[in-house]
Amino acid sequence: LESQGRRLSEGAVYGPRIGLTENSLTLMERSRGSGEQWDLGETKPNMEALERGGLYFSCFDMLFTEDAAWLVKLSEASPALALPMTRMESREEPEQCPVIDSQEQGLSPELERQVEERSLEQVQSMVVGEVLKDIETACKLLNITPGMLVCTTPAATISHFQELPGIINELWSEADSSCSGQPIHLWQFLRELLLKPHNYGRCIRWLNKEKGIFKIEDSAHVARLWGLRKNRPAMNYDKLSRSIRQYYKKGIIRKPDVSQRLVYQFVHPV
DNA sequence: GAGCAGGAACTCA
DNA sequence: TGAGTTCCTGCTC
Repeated sequence: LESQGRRLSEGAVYGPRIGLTENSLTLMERSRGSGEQWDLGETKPNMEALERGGLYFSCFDMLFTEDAAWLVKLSEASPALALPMTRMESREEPEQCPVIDSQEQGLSPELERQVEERSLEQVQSMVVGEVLKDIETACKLLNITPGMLVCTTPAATISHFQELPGIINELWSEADSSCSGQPIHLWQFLRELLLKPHNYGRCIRWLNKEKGIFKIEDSAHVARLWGLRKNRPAMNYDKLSRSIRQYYKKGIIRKPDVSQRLVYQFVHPV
Protein backbone atom coordinates (compact mmCIF):
# COMPACT_ATOMS: atom_id res chain seq x y z
CA LEU A 1 0.00 0.00 0.00
CA GLU A 2 2.74 2.39 0.92
CA SER A 3 4.57 2.59 -2.34
CA GLN A 4 2.70 3.07 -5.51
CA GLY A 5 4.48 0.86 -7.95
CA ARG A 6 4.28 -2.43 -6.18
CA ARG A 7 3.74 -5.50 -8.19
CA LEU A 8 0.85 -7.87 -7.87
CA SER A 9 2.87 -10.36 -5.92
CA GLU A 10 2.64 -7.87 -3.09
CA GLY A 11 -0.92 -7.16 -4.08
CA ALA A 12 -1.67 -10.72 -3.20
CA VAL A 13 -0.66 -9.86 0.34
CA TYR A 14 -2.35 -6.51 0.65
CA GLY A 15 -5.23 -7.16 -1.71
CA PRO A 16 -7.41 -9.04 0.73
CA ARG A 17 -6.91 -6.33 3.34
CA ILE A 18 -8.43 -3.72 1.06
CA GLY A 19 -11.17 -5.98 -0.15
CA LEU A 20 -9.63 -7.25 -3.36
CA THR A 21 -10.55 -10.84 -3.71
CA GLU A 22 -8.12 -13.53 -4.61
CA ASN A 23 -10.20 -14.09 -7.71
CA SER A 24 -9.67 -10.62 -9.12
CA LEU A 25 -6.00 -10.58 -8.19
CA THR A 26 -5.55 -13.84 -10.02
CA LEU A 27 -7.37 -12.51 -13.04
CA MET A 28 -5.27 -9.36 -13.05
CA GLU A 29 -2.13 -11.43 -12.75
CA ARG A 30 -3.16 -13.60 -15.67
CA SER A 31 -4.02 -10.61 -17.81
CA ARG A 32 -0.70 -9.00 -17.02
CA GLY A 33 1.06 -12.13 -18.11
CA SER A 34 -0.69 -12.26 -21.44
CA GLY A 35 -0.73 -8.56 -22.17
CA GLU A 36 1.80 -5.80 -22.61
CA GLN A 37 3.95 -4.53 -19.79
CA TRP A 38 4.15 -0.86 -18.98
CA ASP A 39 6.69 0.80 -16.85
CA LEU A 40 5.91 3.64 -14.49
CA GLY A 41 7.20 6.16 -17.02
CA GLU A 42 4.15 5.51 -19.12
CA THR A 43 1.76 6.49 -16.39
CA LYS A 44 1.49 10.09 -17.48
CA PRO A 45 0.35 9.55 -21.09
CA ASN A 46 -2.07 7.00 -19.85
CA MET A 47 -3.43 9.49 -17.38
CA GLU A 48 -4.02 11.83 -20.31
CA ALA A 49 -5.87 9.04 -22.01
CA LEU A 50 -7.83 8.66 -18.83
CA GLU A 51 -8.93 12.27 -19.02
CA ARG A 52 -9.83 11.96 -22.69
CA GLY A 53 -11.81 8.83 -22.15
CA GLY A 54 -13.49 10.09 -19.02
CA LEU A 55 -12.55 6.96 -17.12
CA TYR A 56 -13.02 7.32 -13.41
CA PHE A 57 -10.14 6.00 -11.44
CA SER A 58 -10.34 4.65 -7.92
CA CYS A 59 -7.73 4.96 -5.22
CA PHE A 60 -7.53 1.21 -5.14
CA ASP A 61 -6.25 1.20 -8.68
CA MET A 62 -3.40 3.41 -7.52
CA LEU A 63 -2.36 0.80 -5.06
CA PHE A 64 -0.72 -0.87 -7.99
CA THR A 65 0.24 1.82 -10.44
CA GLU A 66 1.22 -0.61 -13.12
CA ASP A 67 -2.18 -2.19 -12.92
CA ALA A 68 -3.77 1.22 -13.00
CA ALA A 69 -1.94 1.81 -16.25
CA TRP A 70 -3.25 -1.50 -17.41
CA LEU A 71 -6.80 -0.46 -16.70
CA VAL A 72 -6.31 2.77 -18.59
CA LYS A 73 -4.89 0.87 -21.52
CA LEU A 74 -7.89 -1.35 -21.28
CA SER A 75 -10.23 1.58 -21.52
CA GLU A 76 -8.50 2.74 -24.66
CA ALA A 77 -8.68 -0.67 -26.24
CA SER A 78 -12.27 -1.27 -25.30
CA PRO A 79 -14.07 1.92 -24.20
CA ALA A 80 -17.30 0.08 -23.57
CA LEU A 81 -15.61 -1.75 -20.73
CA ALA A 82 -14.52 1.42 -18.98
CA LEU A 83 -17.40 1.98 -16.63
CA PRO A 84 -17.59 5.14 -14.54
CA MET A 85 -16.67 4.49 -10.93
CA THR A 86 -19.66 6.39 -9.66
CA ARG A 87 -22.06 4.01 -11.23
CA MET A 88 -20.56 1.01 -9.53
CA GLU A 89 -22.61 -1.31 -11.65
CA SER A 90 -21.68 -4.89 -11.31
CA ARG A 91 -21.20 -6.45 -14.68
CA GLU A 92 -22.38 -9.85 -15.64
CA GLU A 93 -19.10 -11.47 -16.43
CA PRO A 94 -18.87 -14.40 -18.84
CA GLU A 95 -19.03 -17.79 -17.26
CA GLN A 96 -15.59 -18.63 -18.53
CA CYS A 97 -13.07 -17.52 -21.10
CA PRO A 98 -13.15 -19.83 -24.15
CA VAL A 99 -9.87 -21.30 -25.29
CA ILE A 100 -9.76 -21.59 -29.05
CA ASP A 101 -7.02 -23.50 -30.83
CA SER A 102 -6.77 -21.58 -34.09
CA GLN A 103 -4.09 -23.88 -35.49
CA GLU A 104 -6.33 -26.89 -35.35
CA GLN A 105 -9.21 -25.00 -36.87
CA GLY A 106 -7.04 -23.70 -39.71
CA LEU A 107 -8.05 -20.05 -39.28
CA SER A 108 -6.54 -17.29 -41.43
CA PRO A 109 -4.06 -14.91 -39.72
CA GLU A 110 -6.62 -12.12 -39.78
CA LEU A 111 -9.31 -14.32 -38.31
CA GLU A 112 -6.82 -15.65 -35.77
CA ARG A 113 -6.00 -12.09 -34.72
CA GLN A 114 -9.70 -11.31 -34.34
CA VAL A 115 -10.21 -14.42 -32.26
CA GLU A 116 -7.31 -13.45 -30.03
CA GLU A 117 -8.65 -9.94 -29.65
CA ARG A 118 -12.05 -11.30 -28.81
CA SER A 119 -10.58 -13.63 -26.21
CA LEU A 120 -8.54 -10.84 -24.72
CA GLU A 121 -11.60 -8.62 -24.52
CA GLN A 122 -13.47 -11.33 -22.68
CA VAL A 123 -10.66 -11.69 -20.19
CA GLN A 124 -10.50 -7.93 -19.79
CA SER A 125 -14.24 -7.82 -19.28
CA MET A 126 -13.95 -10.37 -16.49
CA VAL A 127 -11.13 -8.46 -14.87
CA VAL A 128 -12.94 -5.13 -14.95
CA GLY A 129 -16.06 -6.72 -13.55
CA GLU A 130 -14.13 -8.29 -10.70
CA VAL A 131 -12.17 -5.14 -9.95
CA LEU A 132 -15.28 -2.97 -9.88
CA LYS A 133 -16.98 -5.38 -7.54
CA ASP A 134 -13.92 -5.36 -5.33
CA ILE A 135 -13.80 -1.57 -5.30
CA GLU A 136 -17.44 -1.47 -4.30
CA THR A 137 -16.74 -3.92 -1.50
CA ALA A 138 -13.72 -1.93 -0.35
CA CYS A 139 -15.76 1.30 -0.33
CA LYS A 140 -18.33 -0.38 1.88
CA LEU A 141 -15.67 -1.71 4.21
CA LEU A 142 -14.08 1.71 4.56
CA ASN A 143 -17.43 3.46 4.78
CA ILE A 144 -16.60 5.85 1.95
CA THR A 145 -18.66 6.72 -1.09
CA PRO A 146 -17.36 6.09 -4.59
CA GLY A 147 -17.90 9.78 -5.29
CA MET A 148 -15.10 10.58 -2.84
CA LEU A 149 -12.70 8.88 -5.20
CA VAL A 150 -13.61 10.74 -8.38
CA CYS A 151 -11.05 13.20 -9.75
CA THR A 152 -11.37 15.58 -12.65
CA THR A 153 -7.75 16.02 -13.79
CA PRO A 154 -4.74 13.73 -13.85
CA ALA A 155 -2.76 15.99 -11.53
CA ALA A 156 -5.57 16.14 -9.02
CA THR A 157 -6.04 12.42 -9.36
CA ILE A 158 -2.42 11.68 -8.52
CA SER A 159 -2.41 14.08 -5.60
CA HIS A 160 -5.73 12.82 -4.31
CA PHE A 161 -4.69 9.20 -4.48
CA GLN A 162 -1.41 9.87 -2.76
CA GLU A 163 -3.37 11.19 0.19
CA LEU A 164 -6.07 8.50 0.12
CA PRO A 165 -3.74 5.38 0.58
CA GLY A 166 -2.39 7.16 3.70
CA ILE A 167 -5.90 7.60 5.05
CA ILE A 168 -6.72 3.99 4.25
CA ASN A 169 -3.61 2.86 6.10
CA GLU A 170 -4.70 4.86 9.09
CA LEU A 171 -8.21 3.41 8.94
CA TRP A 172 -6.84 -0.09 8.81
CA SER A 173 -4.42 0.71 11.60
CA GLU A 174 -7.26 1.92 13.77
CA ALA A 175 -9.41 -1.00 12.73
CA ASP A 176 -6.63 -3.33 13.83
CA SER A 177 -6.67 -2.00 17.36
CA SER A 178 -10.22 -0.85 17.96
CA CYS A 179 -12.46 -3.03 15.79
CA SER A 180 -10.94 -6.38 16.47
CA GLY A 181 -13.01 -6.89 19.59
CA GLN A 182 -9.87 -7.06 21.70
CA PRO A 183 -8.97 -4.38 24.25
CA ILE A 184 -6.05 -2.25 23.16
CA HIS A 185 -2.72 -2.91 24.82
CA LEU A 186 -0.64 -0.10 26.22
CA TRP A 187 2.23 -0.77 23.83
CA GLN A 188 -0.26 -0.60 20.92
CA PHE A 189 -1.61 2.67 22.23
CA LEU A 190 1.89 4.13 22.49
CA ARG A 191 2.67 2.98 18.98
CA GLU A 192 -0.56 4.60 17.77
CA LEU A 193 0.50 7.93 19.24
CA LEU A 194 3.98 7.60 17.77
CA LEU A 195 2.53 6.89 14.34
CA LYS A 196 0.67 10.22 14.41
CA PRO A 197 3.44 12.74 15.09
CA HIS A 198 1.37 15.59 13.66
CA ASN A 199 -1.20 14.95 16.40
CA TYR A 200 0.87 13.73 19.33
CA GLY A 201 4.44 14.77 18.52
CA ARG A 202 4.42 17.21 21.39
CA CYS A 203 3.72 14.56 24.00
CA ILE A 204 5.53 11.53 22.57
CA ARG A 205 8.02 11.15 19.71
CA TRP A 206 10.59 8.84 18.20
CA LEU A 207 14.21 9.35 19.13
CA ASN A 208 15.30 6.51 16.89
CA LYS A 209 12.44 4.95 14.99
CA GLU A 210 14.61 2.20 13.48
CA LYS A 211 15.63 1.04 16.93
CA GLY A 212 12.17 1.66 18.37
CA ILE A 213 13.47 4.22 20.86
CA PHE A 214 10.91 6.85 21.85
CA LYS A 215 10.61 9.59 24.39
CA ILE A 216 7.57 10.66 26.37
CA GLU A 217 7.79 14.44 26.27
CA ASP A 218 4.64 15.18 28.26
CA SER A 219 4.13 12.34 30.71
CA ALA A 220 0.96 13.81 32.22
CA HIS A 221 -0.62 14.25 28.81
CA VAL A 222 0.20 10.74 27.63
CA ALA A 223 -1.16 9.33 30.89
CA ARG A 224 -4.32 11.41 30.46
CA LEU A 225 -4.78 10.09 26.91
CA TRP A 226 -4.27 6.53 28.13
CA GLY A 227 -6.77 7.12 30.91
CA LEU A 228 -9.29 8.42 28.42
CA ARG A 229 -8.79 5.42 26.20
CA LYS A 230 -9.20 2.96 29.05
CA ASN A 231 -11.85 4.99 30.85
CA ARG A 232 -9.57 5.36 33.86
CA PRO A 233 -9.90 8.99 34.94
CA ALA A 234 -7.45 8.46 37.81
CA MET A 235 -4.66 7.37 35.49
CA ASN A 236 -1.36 9.15 35.94
CA TYR A 237 2.19 8.69 34.75
CA ASP A 238 3.19 6.78 37.84
CA LYS A 239 0.64 4.10 37.04
CA LEU A 240 1.27 4.20 33.33
CA SER A 241 5.00 3.80 33.81
CA ARG A 242 4.34 0.85 36.13
CA SER A 243 2.41 -0.77 33.28
CA ILE A 244 5.29 -0.03 30.92
CA ARG A 245 7.69 -1.68 33.36
CA GLN A 246 5.52 -4.78 33.32
CA TYR A 247 6.59 -5.09 29.68
CA TYR A 248 10.24 -5.48 30.70
CA LYS A 249 9.91 -9.09 31.68
CA LYS A 250 7.55 -9.76 28.75
CA GLY A 251 10.18 -8.53 26.33
CA ILE A 252 7.94 -5.94 24.70
CA ILE A 253 9.50 -2.70 25.95
CA ARG A 254 12.79 -2.05 27.74
CA LYS A 255 14.97 0.84 28.71
CA PRO A 256 17.54 1.76 26.06
CA ASP A 257 21.17 0.79 26.62
CA VAL A 258 21.88 4.35 27.63
CA SER A 259 19.04 4.89 30.07
CA GLN A 260 17.39 8.28 30.09
CA ARG A 261 14.40 9.57 31.89
CA LEU A 262 11.12 9.11 29.99
CA VAL A 263 12.90 7.23 27.22
CA TYR A 264 11.89 3.66 26.37
CA GLN A 265 12.55 1.23 23.57
CA PHE A 266 10.38 -1.30 21.79
CA VAL A 267 12.24 -4.60 21.87
CA HIS A 268 10.88 -5.52 18.44
CA PRO A 269 10.51 -2.28 16.49
CA VAL A 270 8.19 -2.45 13.46
C1' DG B 1 10.31 16.61 43.23
C1' DA B 2 10.03 13.75 39.28
C1' DG B 3 11.11 9.59 37.51
C1' DC B 4 12.55 4.70 38.03
C1' DA B 5 12.29 -0.10 39.76
C1' DG B 6 9.78 -3.69 41.46
C1' DG B 7 6.63 -6.20 45.04
C1' DA B 8 1.95 -7.14 46.16
C1' DA B 9 -2.90 -7.04 45.98
C1' DC B 10 -6.59 -5.88 43.24
C1' DT B 11 -10.05 -5.35 39.10
C1' DC B 12 -11.97 -6.75 34.90
C1' DA B 13 -13.17 -9.12 30.69
C1' DT C 1 -5.91 -16.15 33.44
C1' DG C 2 -3.84 -12.26 31.21
C1' DA C 3 -3.36 -7.48 31.22
C1' DG C 4 -3.37 -4.02 33.34
C1' DT C 5 -4.38 -0.85 37.79
C1' DT C 6 -3.50 0.77 42.30
C1' DC C 7 -0.64 1.41 46.14
C1' DC C 8 3.50 1.11 48.15
C1' DT C 9 8.72 1.52 49.50
C1' DG C 10 13.16 2.66 48.31
C1' DC C 11 16.32 4.51 45.14
C1' DT C 12 18.53 7.86 41.65
C1' DC C 13 18.98 12.12 39.21
